[in-house]
Amino acid sequence: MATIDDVAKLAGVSKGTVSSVFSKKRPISQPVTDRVLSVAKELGYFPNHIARSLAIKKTMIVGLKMPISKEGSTTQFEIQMLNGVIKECTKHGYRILLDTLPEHEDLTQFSSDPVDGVIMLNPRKHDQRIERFEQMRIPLVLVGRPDPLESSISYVDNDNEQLAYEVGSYLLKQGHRSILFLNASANMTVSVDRVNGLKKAYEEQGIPYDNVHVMNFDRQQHATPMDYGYMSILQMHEQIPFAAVVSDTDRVALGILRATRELGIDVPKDLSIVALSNDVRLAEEMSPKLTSVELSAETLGAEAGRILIQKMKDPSTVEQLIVDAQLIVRESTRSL
Amino acid sequence: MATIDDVAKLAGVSKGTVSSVFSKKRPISQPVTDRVLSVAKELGYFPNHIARSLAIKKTMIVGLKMPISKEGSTTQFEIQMLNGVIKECTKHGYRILLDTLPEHEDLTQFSSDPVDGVIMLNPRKHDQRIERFEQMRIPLVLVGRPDPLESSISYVDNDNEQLAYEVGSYLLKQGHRSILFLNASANMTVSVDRVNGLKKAYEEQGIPYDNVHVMNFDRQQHATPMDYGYMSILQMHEQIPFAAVVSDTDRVALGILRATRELGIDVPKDLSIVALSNDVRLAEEMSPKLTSVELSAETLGAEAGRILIQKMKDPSTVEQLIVDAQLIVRESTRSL
DNA sequence: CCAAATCATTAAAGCGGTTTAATTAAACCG
DNA sequence: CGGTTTAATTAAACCGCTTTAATGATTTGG
Repeated sequence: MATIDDVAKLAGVSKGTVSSVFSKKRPISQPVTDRVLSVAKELGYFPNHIARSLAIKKTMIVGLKMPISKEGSTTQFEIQMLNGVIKECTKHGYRILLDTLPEHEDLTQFSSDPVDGVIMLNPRKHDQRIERFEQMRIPLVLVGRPDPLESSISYVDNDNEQLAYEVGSYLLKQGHRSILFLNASANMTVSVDRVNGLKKAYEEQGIPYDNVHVMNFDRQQHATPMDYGYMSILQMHEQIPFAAVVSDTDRVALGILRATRELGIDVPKDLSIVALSNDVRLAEEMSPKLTSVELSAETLGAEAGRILIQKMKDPSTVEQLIVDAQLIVRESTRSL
Repeated sequence: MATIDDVAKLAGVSKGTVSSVFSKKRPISQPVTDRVLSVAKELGYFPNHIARSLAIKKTMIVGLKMPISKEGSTTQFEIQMLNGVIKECTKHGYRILLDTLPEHEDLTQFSSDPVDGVIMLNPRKHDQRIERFEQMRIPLVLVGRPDPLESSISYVDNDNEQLAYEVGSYLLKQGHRSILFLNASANMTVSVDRVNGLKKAYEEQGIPYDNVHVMNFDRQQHATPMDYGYMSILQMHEQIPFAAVVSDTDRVALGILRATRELGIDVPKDLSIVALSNDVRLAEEMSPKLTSVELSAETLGAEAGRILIQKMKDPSTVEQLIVDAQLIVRESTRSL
């Protein structure tokens, strides 16, 4: 690759001049500009992004820390989130550096990243990385609440407790008492939040919580989310009574529906299903159309991007945003 | 941020020594190593990735050029592909720089990228960028055939013509003559390839091709792929006779199924459906389970990653790989 | 017509690392 | 003990760009 020196030499100017021609930060006379440009084209010269970044301390790249388990692939939630981040960042000229390693393998614990800011998914409890970014003065926005909650850290999140509370209240109002809850993995904070929300709904209506059976997704047992839904129904429908099931995602609901068809269970006559959805379109395409809570993963991503971009402009920015979810009643639930 | 100079000064050594302590490329005595490390921790020093990249001419980052239309979001194909790329690259310590701008807005036409190699989706005819990367000596692997075909360019691709040919042959053997083909967008080369393959199947079996009706996805008309499937069936089932439909993707098939349910058409008794799938799991979860051709988008991505990594080691590497697809007969087709 | 102001250009000093060649210190050996 | 290796460390050059301060050249205006 030709460098700025080559161009400068051949064009008979200083490299400062060549730099100015490309960056247009300083006026250069027309004849000189033309000469430089033609020499550059001749040599196939392109400014080196890395050298430039080093000099101006800016890369126009946003880091996205989105751990993906070795075997598993990205979830629908992550995809939607990513989409939101991409759209928002691209709009402002930023690109995304994907970082899918789990925290403990994170290479960046040994070196800083070539990014102007970072969006980090699902921070863990007392996440070491958060203070590291703080220390390095790299603008950071979390997707998911930091734990412990810290008023100086920007984040976006759903209110998972509230969301489960709404679902619970809705089902209880419809007369459902025995609920099967196919929750997310046990080790996720979102799972805990949801259970709390559901409990709250029961307490508020003065109904004993005993009849709620909570299961957790477990990669060991269930190959896919759909499997999770399918197997759970097959397994539980003989063991315990339930007239409603709350599903982790819409893919899980797909499996639930398969099981009901095989068992001759009619939805929603015999069984009501509510999904905590992250793919509205899929929910609308099932039959019956799925009553679901839209998690707005894309909005979450876009808002994280927006806040980060603002923070990169003004590092003092702090914003903590709860994106609220909405229960959309479709065809898979009915009142008892 | 503390720099290597700060550490060197405070530890009373040269920066070359500090560099060696971190890179371990040269032995440094234990006492010195300890002193440097403790000073580094004290100052919160992390080697600067950009400066390092500039010096060693290596970033351990792979660029992924994956244009996404402004309104539309990533397709399932792209997601799967991305997944494959991520897995393969992560395995070898590379990270992904996502670049979703359409070709004509590509920023990199004005500056080189901080990447060691590039994977580029869906190259256009006579794609300017290909020679630019060549010129810059940046290893490049395409996903999708270059046009014109060039023996020096590495790429991975499906054989879309072959694939459509197989689907056509299969349907014809099952006795199907009138086929509705819900193809991809008209402007995609894959659409053309598929039609050619289908035609070939007809010709080979000496059956007139007149009874094949080809439609194309069009963002203007169809909000979602599912809409495309749904609307097309509603619209065409009165106008022309067909006992089989070939669907662009499994999401389109979802829409087709919705239409058949509404119209009281039984699948596969009254109508056979074959999908060109990029999400096997979805295909298996529908009812009836979808007969489909697995496009192996993830394999495509992983192979592209593998070839690129090899090419970054040995720039003389050239590999052109056709990932073959497989027709999996499930429940949505039957013999007439 | 000369001093002042304006404009285009340049030389050199960064940006924060790596690496080569030279230097010093320590170890070895007959 | 002097000479030779070997090991550890350093000074300085370099990676390719930006930017500041200085320098000439040109224009302006009183």
